[in-house]
Amino acid sequence: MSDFQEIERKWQQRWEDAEAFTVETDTSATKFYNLEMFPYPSGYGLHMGHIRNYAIGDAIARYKRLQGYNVLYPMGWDAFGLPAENAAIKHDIYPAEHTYNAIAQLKSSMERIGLSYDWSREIATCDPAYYKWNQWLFLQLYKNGLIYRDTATINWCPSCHTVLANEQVEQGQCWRCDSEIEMQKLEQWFVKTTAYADELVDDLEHIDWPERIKAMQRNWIGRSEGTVVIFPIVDTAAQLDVFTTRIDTIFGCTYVAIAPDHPLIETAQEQTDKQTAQKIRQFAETALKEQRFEKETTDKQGMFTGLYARNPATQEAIPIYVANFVLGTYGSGAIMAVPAHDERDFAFATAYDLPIRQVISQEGESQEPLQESYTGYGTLVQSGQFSGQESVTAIDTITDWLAEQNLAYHSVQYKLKDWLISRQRYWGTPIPAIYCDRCGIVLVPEEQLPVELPDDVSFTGEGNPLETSETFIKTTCPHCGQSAQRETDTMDTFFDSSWYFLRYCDPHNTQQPFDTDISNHWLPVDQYIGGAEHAVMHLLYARFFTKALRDLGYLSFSEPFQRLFNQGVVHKDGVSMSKSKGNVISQEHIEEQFGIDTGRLYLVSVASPEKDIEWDDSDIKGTYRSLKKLYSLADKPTTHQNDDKTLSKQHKAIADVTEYMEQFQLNKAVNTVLSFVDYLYNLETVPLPAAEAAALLANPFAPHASEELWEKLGNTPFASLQQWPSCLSEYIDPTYEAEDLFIETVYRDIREVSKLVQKYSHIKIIVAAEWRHALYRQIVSIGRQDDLIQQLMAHEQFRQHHDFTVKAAQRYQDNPGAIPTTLIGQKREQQVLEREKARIADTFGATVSLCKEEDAESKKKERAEPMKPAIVLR
RNA sequence: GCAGGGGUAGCCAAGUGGUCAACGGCGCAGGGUUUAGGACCCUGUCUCACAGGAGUUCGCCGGUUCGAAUCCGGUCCCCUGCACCA
Repeated sequence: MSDFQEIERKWQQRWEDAEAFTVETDTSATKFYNLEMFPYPSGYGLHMGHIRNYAIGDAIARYKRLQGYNVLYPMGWDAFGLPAENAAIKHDIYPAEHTYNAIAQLKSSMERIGLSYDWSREIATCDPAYYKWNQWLFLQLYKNGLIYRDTATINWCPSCHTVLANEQVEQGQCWRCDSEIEMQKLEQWFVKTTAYADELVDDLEHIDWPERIKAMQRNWIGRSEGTVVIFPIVDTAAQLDVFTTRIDTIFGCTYVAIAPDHPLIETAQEQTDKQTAQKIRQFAETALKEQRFEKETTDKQGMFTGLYARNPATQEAIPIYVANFVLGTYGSGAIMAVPAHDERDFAFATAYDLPIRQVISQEGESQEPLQESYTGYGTLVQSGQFSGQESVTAIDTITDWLAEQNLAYHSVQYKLKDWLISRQRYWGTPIPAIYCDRCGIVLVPEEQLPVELPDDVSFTGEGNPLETSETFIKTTCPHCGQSAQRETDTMDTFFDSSWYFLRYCDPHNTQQPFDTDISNHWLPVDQYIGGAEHAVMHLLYARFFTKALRDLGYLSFSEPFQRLFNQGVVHKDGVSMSKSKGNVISQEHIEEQFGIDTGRLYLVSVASPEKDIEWDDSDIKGTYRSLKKLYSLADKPTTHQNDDKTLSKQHKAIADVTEYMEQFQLNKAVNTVLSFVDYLYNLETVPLPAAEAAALLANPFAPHASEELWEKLGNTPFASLQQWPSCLSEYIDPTYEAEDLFIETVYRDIREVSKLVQKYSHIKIIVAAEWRHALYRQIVSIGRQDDLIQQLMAHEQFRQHHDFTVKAAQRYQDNPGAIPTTLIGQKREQQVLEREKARIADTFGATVSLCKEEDAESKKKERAEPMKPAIVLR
């Protein structure tokens, strides 16, 4: 055990004993809800990928806590799921036992990282006290029509022995085990996510999420606006509805195509001779299979149905084809084909010798015959009374024209399908339903909840284990009291995770899943952290739940996660770190070698948190050195007097770290802290206030070292519960009597300086030479130019040492509201200098003399020596 | 195809109009210290120059600007997600 490891254990124990991070709901405090996606307790130890994730979340929580926010930072377990059940089958251990063992292990690992969770709010979804409320919510959603039972063609995973939601099928394969999905027709439970399709798309505008995730959700929901056109079928009373986004091309529609499972195929078979009907049926069946089992038809094929439709715009009779690439699951399962203006239709028309009629032209006149399709917009040609119109506007005018004849209407289509939540497995929340021979499907009354998972089941690997439990299945109908059977399907575990963030706010409530007022106080989550793999699963379902619960009156907000962050993955040897790939660096290894703080620092500092990183054994040694310096600050001689340079370094570090934290640039924040530590480490004697500031600045990233240093410097624990160090104006004691305050920090903090000048007029403020031009720039930009500039210009040194650009000044003058972007250049050509000199003089009415710095002092030397005060304001 | 994100020195990686020859880390080189090995500390690390300094760089080509890694247009390449979506 390394020394560091010993120190770390000590502080972890002290935090726990003191319940340092327990938080109370306090509606008068400013809240911050910081949340990491709760993990599935797998039973494996943590590796660097996990630790990076937690280190990032903890850094944010600690930072906000130090800033005085009332921080809710809970942790719990997404404890239901297949692996536990598979372990039961394989190793003859009950899923509950397996899961609770894994939770104990994971929790202890987390504690050894020093994460500042409020463990009093811990939850596990496999706890009946939790899943009772899954069932309760199920009932509420059911009552309000948001859960229903339906027969549908669904995705079946033969390896997991269960159905899956669309979101859990990736390229035709199971998201967990990569088995090929089979299609089956079954009666199942669905959640009506489509009821909120519009809002789920629109509200993406209002949340601070990575563009990538938003794009994925938009794409998944797949909203598409267009027109449904009605094609009457020739010689029958039937009609064919077709959805299109390009109604402007309707005059060029020379055939229509329907999906292989379209109901019109039956009509077609009735209308024709036996042989043809047989052929059509065969074609449709083959095509349908192809659609279900293959990703994409390689070969676009079709067959004439014998039916004709009347193009409502041209009144022509056009053939109806059945085609293998038309999907029954989207739109109305039929397309209007415009070969001249759609690539696929063009190829199809060419292959089947169908007419190609140009109706849009870029030149404004017809160019037939076309060599290829043109899919853009342009001017309509050969389009009756609409010829000459721009196709973009024709989308509306043609829709209106057809709508007047009841042949079209505006329509919105979605790719999103309702969420199938039935699972034919044991280790999940039992769906609270009962099948009664007399009453049909009856839901379990609220007062009988929870429906608990039984123990008397056998895990054979065949079928749903719940079906083996006599005690579970046999029940009585709540309606008629006759014997009845329980539903043996359980809920998709994503149901559990769709509202867990609400439970944390009020985790021990036995009367309801959560208290409305308390949830409204804490939510939405201010910072949510997790992997991008949940983009269209958990993140979509949780948004749906929030909106649904809002409309049921339980919540008064619409989005659960205001800000979302996706951390990058940790790679080793080019692939992501994972147990199954055998390339993990374990938590234990890092703890023993360097202490966990080193690991945390390294993982947070090595790159921007959203980027993937490549683990490098030798990289971490650099971080280890830095951490040692931090620890060793406690052993250096200290002084109570802070010197000007250190003070200025300190303020700059505080300002920078704060800014970086706000921008979620944790890597830069860490690097700033470490270089400040490095600076202090190189001093003979360390000013106490500076060392204390360093201890606090390091707290979010290396909390153990922070506490240790803080205590050794003579303070009372805990550093973790102190006030974040403030910079400049707040920091300075109004009675501060030092002669000069040396300010380097003004670069980023000129606003602070102005405040300071106003507040403490007795303090002389000195600006370092290197920063003067930046100061000048910022002064101009905040509109305090008049007095400050005058003072600056009055100062001999200021005038002498700098060359000015004047564009900025001029722009500022032309447009006083604008922020000038410009100022000084050191290597200016002489004539430019002269021009600028004149401008400056003009603009500010000051005399400017420009000198090149001919003196021999090298740049290096200048940097090595403490900077000389250059300007005195007041 | 649609959508999102990238291309910076040997490697990783900061850097969104002037404090940029470009933070930091790794690697490499020299020195110190210690040493069984290692670990640690300092210095250097685009090119030329003893140095002051000079030259040439941020995928490629153009443009805007007094000034571009940074802004604009074009182009090449890479990654990620969705993909028969009418």
